[in-house]
Amino acid sequence: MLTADDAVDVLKGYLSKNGLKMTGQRELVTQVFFDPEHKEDHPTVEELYIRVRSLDTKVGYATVYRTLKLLTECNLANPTRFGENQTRYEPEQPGEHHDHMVCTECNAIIEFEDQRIEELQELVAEKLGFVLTDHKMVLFGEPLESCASSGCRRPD
Amino acid sequence: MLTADDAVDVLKGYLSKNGLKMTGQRELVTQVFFDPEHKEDHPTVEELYIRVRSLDTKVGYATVYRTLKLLTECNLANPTRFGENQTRYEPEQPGEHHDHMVCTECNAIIEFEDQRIEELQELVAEKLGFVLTDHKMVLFGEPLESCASSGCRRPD
DNA sequence: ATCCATGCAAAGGATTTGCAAAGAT
DNA sequence: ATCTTTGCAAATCCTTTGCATGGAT
Repeated sequence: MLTADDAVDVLKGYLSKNGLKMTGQRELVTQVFFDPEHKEDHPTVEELYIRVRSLDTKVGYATVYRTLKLLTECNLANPTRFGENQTRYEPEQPGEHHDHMVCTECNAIIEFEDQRIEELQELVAEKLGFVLTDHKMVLFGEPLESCASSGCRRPD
Repeated sequence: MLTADDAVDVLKGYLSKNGLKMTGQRELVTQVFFDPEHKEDHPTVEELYIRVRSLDTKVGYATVYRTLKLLTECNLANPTRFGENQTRYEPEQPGEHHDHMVCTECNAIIEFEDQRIEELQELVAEKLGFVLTDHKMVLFGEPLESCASSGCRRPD
């Protein structure tokens, strides 16, 4: 399991390798993004900005955007659209991959992994003449029981 | 196979059922959207607007947006994001479903269908306590042969 | 000392909306 | 006649960028 500190280290490596600099803001954004308390969140830039702001009121919106772009470049963040008009980001665990199920009743985002689907995706890509480099899969569904009683958590 | 005229009929039904009105613009947009010559396209609003404009210079941008929203409501259009900052729409065939493979070299969008994946998606949803109502799956991959020689068609 | 990063505000691009005029039932 | 739709422009939302200042190596 990648801790927030590990993530900061990975970012540091990426930055120095590219002649860029580690800064207090970049570290703070990374720490907040990887905070285990929000592990299952899929925050928007705004949500992350608010969390960062509560720790340092001077950080600008653009810095959060720019840092998230950096984190994406070094595979620490994964941007995804869940049918809304804004990008959500989730912390990446190296070597792990999961897809998402969105509850049509309460918009909760539930993570899952299915190795059989992943394998089939590679096969399909190959049959089409490609080497699979990435994929996005989002399932939408109605909960069998009402959300109140089920595991759905309203993310916003 | 749903023809453009069939689509117009479906739209008419939807409109009258909802106290809305068929208009020349709505019919034109629908015809252009379902034009068999562009069957495999996944046009953006702008691309569609340009095609519509070439037939009737007086149609407004907003009308194309609004018509596409109506078509989506009656399941004649399916909006999807392919990692760009704009929505692409594809004509829907009732009872048919396909997913997409995007070429990372030339951005060609290739359609495919895989029944095994569809089945697994339903199983996964069920196991999570949902009835699958929709899904989006986009694969990204590098072409085994360079695009020039392979089946990739540059869509834009 | 030299570059890079920051914060702000302005710009950008996609999409939506308000409104007066035109159109459909 | 009534209510909807249209086209235009303005507004909105998310995201990116330019620039002067502050910060990291």
